[in-house]
Amino acid sequence: MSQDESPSARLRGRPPSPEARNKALRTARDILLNEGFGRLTIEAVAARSGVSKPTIYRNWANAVELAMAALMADPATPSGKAGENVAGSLGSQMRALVTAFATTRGRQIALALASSDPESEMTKAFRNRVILSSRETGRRLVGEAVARGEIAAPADIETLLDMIYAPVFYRLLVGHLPLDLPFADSLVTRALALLSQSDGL
Amino acid sequence: MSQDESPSARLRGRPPSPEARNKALRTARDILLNEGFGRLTIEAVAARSGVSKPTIYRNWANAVELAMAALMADPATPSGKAGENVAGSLGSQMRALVTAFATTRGRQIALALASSDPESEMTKAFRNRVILSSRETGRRLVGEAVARGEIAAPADIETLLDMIYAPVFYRLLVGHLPLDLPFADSLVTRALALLSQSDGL
Amino acid sequence: MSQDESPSARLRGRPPSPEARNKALRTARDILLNEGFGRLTIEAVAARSGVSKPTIYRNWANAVELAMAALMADPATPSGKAGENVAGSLGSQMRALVTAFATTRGRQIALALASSDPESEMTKAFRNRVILSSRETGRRLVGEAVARGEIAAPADIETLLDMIYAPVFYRLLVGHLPLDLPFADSLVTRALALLSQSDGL
Amino acid sequence: MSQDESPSARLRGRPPSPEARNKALRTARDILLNEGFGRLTIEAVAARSGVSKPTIYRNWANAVELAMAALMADPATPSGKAGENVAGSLGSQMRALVTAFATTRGRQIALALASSDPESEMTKAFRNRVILSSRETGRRLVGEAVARGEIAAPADIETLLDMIYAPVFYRLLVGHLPLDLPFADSLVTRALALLSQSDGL
DNA sequence: ATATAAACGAGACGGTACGTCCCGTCTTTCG
DNA sequence: CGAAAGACGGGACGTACCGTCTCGTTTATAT
Repeated sequence: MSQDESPSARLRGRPPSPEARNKALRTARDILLNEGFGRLTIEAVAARSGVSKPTIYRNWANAVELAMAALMADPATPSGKAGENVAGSLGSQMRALVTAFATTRGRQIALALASSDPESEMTKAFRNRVILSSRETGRRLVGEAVARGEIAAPADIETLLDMIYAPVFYRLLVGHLPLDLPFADSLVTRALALLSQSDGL
Repeated sequence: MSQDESPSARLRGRPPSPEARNKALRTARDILLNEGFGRLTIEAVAARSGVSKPTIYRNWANAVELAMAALMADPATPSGKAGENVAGSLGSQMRALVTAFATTRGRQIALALASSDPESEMTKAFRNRVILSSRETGRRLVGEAVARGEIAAPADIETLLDMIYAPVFYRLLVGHLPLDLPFADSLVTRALALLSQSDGL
Repeated sequence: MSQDESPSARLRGRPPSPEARNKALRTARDILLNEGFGRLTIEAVAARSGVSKPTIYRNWANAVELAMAALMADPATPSGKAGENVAGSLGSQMRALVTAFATTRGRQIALALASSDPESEMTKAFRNRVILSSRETGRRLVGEAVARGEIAAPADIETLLDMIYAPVFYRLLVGHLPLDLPFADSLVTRALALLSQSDGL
Repeated sequence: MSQDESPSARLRGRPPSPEARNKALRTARDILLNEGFGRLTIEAVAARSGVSKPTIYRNWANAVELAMAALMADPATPSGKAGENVAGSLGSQMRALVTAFATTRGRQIALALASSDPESEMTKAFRNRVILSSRETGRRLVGEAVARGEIAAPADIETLLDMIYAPVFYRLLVGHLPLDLPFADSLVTRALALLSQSDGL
């Protein structure tokens, strides 16, 4: 039933070339970081990478999806190491997160998300892998702390996670105040206050 | 300097017509709400409004600024009435805010902000009037509560305000979870917990 | 030269399939007659016929040659039956010719010729088999009449043949006047006048 | 009523620039004569002329129409001077015509006609001004000879004109025999034979 | 009244990029 | 080992908007 799907999926014809894909992605990434989201055009990627426009369109539906793919391929999202307690692990994650976002790349990520078709599969993958991954890490860290008996299980974990991770995104995009390490620390302090308080509720 | 500047600055020639301005703004608003941010082009606004392209460019530098102007002209941002206590006033503001943002217009606002040149004067005005106005209202509500002796003055008010208002924007833009009234209530509950706790710290 | 060439000529490997050739030709013919010369692309023929592009390219150098091959394979050029006198045989040939050309296919023939590389072997074959075949038939009919003593041998037979057959092609391509049976008759009348006059000259 | 149409046809807006039109036409003509019809692309004309693609498309619907316009603008079609008798005037016209067509430009004209949409206004203008103009001149020359009493009025003038002018076009396009001065002379001889014979009929 | 001048609509301009089509070639697997 | 399948680089297509620039017209203040 299920095991004959993958192995015998013998593809006829010339297989897609990973080389072309990768050249396009690398070029897109370079443009994104050096010139910004508004300059990332299919035309430019084709011209600089040597990959033809039709081939690019065979792989991604438009420039936004290519941008998201390039940002996803970029190994730069902090994954959050397990620490001995919530304060430590959350703190180090948040500091890494703020550092990662307070760059050109951070703003490009936000722009890509904002410009994307919210229903597209690529957008959903991007959201999960890039925007929400640190939020999920946060959920894991809290879960571990609960398991260790360090804190009680919070009642409305989703709202809590939003309150912790949304401000990073907010400062990045709105730009009313700096996205720096003092802010990260202040955020973690407040997050811990919420967590220690959210017992039975 | 000289006396003919401000008072008698009687301009020669035909004065700018507020009619043209308003027609363009109304058309922009309609396109924004019915077809989305991506379809708001100067060309389309000129064609539908009967206002010529040069006239539009005389008033706004580009399509994004026109969009922001149209969204600012729209009388839909909740201003937050003064209540008898923080819980009540914050609650009613947040419910109004969530209601206002959970619409097509909300998403267009986010898109406009994300696509804008962050240094432009129009962008700054838009930020202050549309994105940050509820945050400022929140600052006022907290200040009043402190004045009433209801709560202690929080140490890191900026981080607190971000934690309260960023999640609305975050859910709107990221779309991972619904932006609804239960969320508004949950958010207010947690905000109050933070406020009641943020004494001297 | 060596004995293994012609007689045993056992070709190694899979032999070229006449099926593929014929499917491509039939599909090309259909496109030519139903959608016109401009829509006859290798891509389209490959897609509809099930014959792959490389196979088509193995048989014909480009779309124009495929078109000419398809038009040549079409059994529709009138061959001109021998009559008892020039008037009769020429008349019936010209009526058949006009009828054959006054169709979609006639126009496609002219387009194919005009678009072709005039030096290509395929073009030369096409010219001889499709465009000039009736002219050659005309030459034979005149020769037979001379042999019968019906008319004298004309001095400048080539110019004469052009004057008789060129107008059909001319009306087809230029389209200034209809290509119909009255025209065929008028043409034959004038041709006979020329022939009866072209004695010693 | 009628006299206020043309003069007061006050055009609003920026007037089309004849400069742009002419630059495009000149460039198209150059490509046509030096590189052939197949290399005349809008892209190439835009690149070489400095006129933008949209402007080219505002003036001509596609490359074929641009080609026809360029060929029409070219002052190279022989107009046929009035001679003292039909033999002379027809002879000099035909010699000029053959000379004019036996060039690169001649073949480009034929190609342009063959590739064009036969219903387009541009195609009709092209036909009348370029392909049929010598035929119309021939009609005039014959008419003048009749008026002078030199020959009788032929019965089927349309067929006659086709027989005289079609062979030039035919040899040009089919290429089976050379398009040279001996051919021109031979053609005129036969034409005169037809004309002198076509009395009452 | 009559200049004078600014803002207006209309619309063409040079540009950039779009997304698509088709070309002719190349690479892989199947019969 | 030829045929089918199908991805590839390349080039041109025709379109959409951009932001700028004449034009001729309209509407106001300043003479």
